[in-house]
Amino acid sequence: MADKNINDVKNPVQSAERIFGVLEMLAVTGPIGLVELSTKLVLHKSTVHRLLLSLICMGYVNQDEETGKYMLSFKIVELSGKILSKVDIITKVRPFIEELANSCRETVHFVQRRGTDVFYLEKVAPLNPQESAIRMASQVGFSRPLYCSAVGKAILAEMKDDEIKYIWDNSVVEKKTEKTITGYQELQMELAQIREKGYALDNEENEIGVRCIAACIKNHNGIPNNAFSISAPVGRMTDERIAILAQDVLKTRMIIQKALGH
Amino acid sequence: MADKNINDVKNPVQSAERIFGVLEMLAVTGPIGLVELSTKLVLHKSTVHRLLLSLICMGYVNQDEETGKYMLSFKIVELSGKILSKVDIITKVRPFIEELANSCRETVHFVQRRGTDVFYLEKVAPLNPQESAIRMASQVGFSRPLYCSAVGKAILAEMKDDEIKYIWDNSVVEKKTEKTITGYQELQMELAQIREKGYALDNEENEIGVRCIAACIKNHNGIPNNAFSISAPVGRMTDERIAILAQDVLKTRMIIQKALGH
DNA sequence: AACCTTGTTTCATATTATGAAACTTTTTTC
DNA sequence: GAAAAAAGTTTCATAATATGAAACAAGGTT
Repeated sequence: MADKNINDVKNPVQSAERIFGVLEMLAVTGPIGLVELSTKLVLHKSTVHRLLLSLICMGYVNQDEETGKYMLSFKIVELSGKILSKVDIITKVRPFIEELANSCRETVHFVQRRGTDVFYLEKVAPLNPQESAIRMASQVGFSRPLYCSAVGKAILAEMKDDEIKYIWDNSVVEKKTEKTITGYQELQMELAQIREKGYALDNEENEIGVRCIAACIKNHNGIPNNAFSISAPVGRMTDERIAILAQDVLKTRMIIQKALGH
Repeated sequence: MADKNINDVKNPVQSAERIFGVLEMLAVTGPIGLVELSTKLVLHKSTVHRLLLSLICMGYVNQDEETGKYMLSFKIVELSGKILSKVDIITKVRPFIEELANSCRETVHFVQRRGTDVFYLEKVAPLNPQESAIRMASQVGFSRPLYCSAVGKAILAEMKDDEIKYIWDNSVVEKKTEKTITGYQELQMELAQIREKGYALDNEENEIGVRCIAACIKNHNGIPNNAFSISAPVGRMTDERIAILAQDVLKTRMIIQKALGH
């Protein structure tokens, strides 16, 4: 993932560094007491207390009346909603994503590249009681490495060789399942295949039991910044069905590119 | 809405106040230049510049390479995802919400009370191409006053009289449509009806063309903190269909309360 | 009842943020 | 295409702010 202060540039505002540290820690821990929090952050409890008061004052944090523990309010969720509502690629693409989910009756994701990862911007789940397995796996606001997801590989396949190499070198390659690609050569061959077919597959490389089909979407400069995928349990994702769904994916990609006008 | 520094208590950390001011402003404006931003915030451009550098350093802000404008990254969305994934009422209730959306083929929302508002925690939209009208109207992360939504009224109906009065007095009552309730007496009569029937209706009180049916959910202390609703365009929400859907809503409420074990 | 842990407040001090000004770069105007 | 204006960035002395030790308060535990 590798954020934690891009570069090691010193933060020009110390208290900003600290207060966002508190915020991010709270997002990870959930409700927590002052001493435990200050221990985790390696900050004086007096300092953390003051920062918490500030966050409470701004509406980002609440203190549980009964337990005294501090926790995040939904103000961040609210901000997130405002941010997403301004991302116009989502509103432009959503109808087609929904159409695809509707016609194939499977979960469809829409992602955006962010450094070495893909970031999940939108999920459309079909109302199909059988497949609750997939439903929980991925959510808006989460991210995955490019190299081990169908959406990621679809994007990679359209990038220049040196960019691909750079991303590979800066990714933490991890064998998530026995099928995860962990060699650069292997990835290159895979990408060549994707270029040929026009779509990418994730054959249980990320999570056992889940297969995906993805295609990328280029922006007005021809840069592959987005992608979408169909995800389904292996049981419903046979090779025969992949052949069919792949056609839907390719068709949807074409329609979206045309709708975007580039 | 009325946040903006709960009470008028002075923020104990000035730079926190300012840096979150920058963050919130960026969420509203979208990409924006330094001078315009500092003018809006009534802060020296040098100060705003330093705060922006700090936000960039922490990964919350990006600067557009071409235009030089500053904008929020998706880090807030990521935090929001983490927060929501920890709200266990959502995971507990989701299956039943989905089941309801599935059986009635309409959009279902799940909300939580927050002061004088309801806050939208989850939306399940059926894959039904006809009804794109509703789909966009409400989203996770947004909020509405209690008094003018079905979910809000369902919650209010279960509250004590003095609490209802308090909320009414602290709500900004606004005639959103010609059917919006704007009198306290009128609201009280409406709430009495809701108590009798067990469910609440929004008959185009919030938005012309949209009707909703809602029921509230009580927590382990018997406090009505959550609610869910079915929303649909008037065309599909005839009085006859309301009678049918109301039964689904009541049944779902019962199942959820039982599943929550209180 | 004494002791420990957690949470809160105070305050002198040192550190940090501030913003004016200088400077650079980009855009606009004539 | 030169001059002017606007936007963006950097520097630095100074004023203001954040800091954390210490004292205090409130629950909890032995």
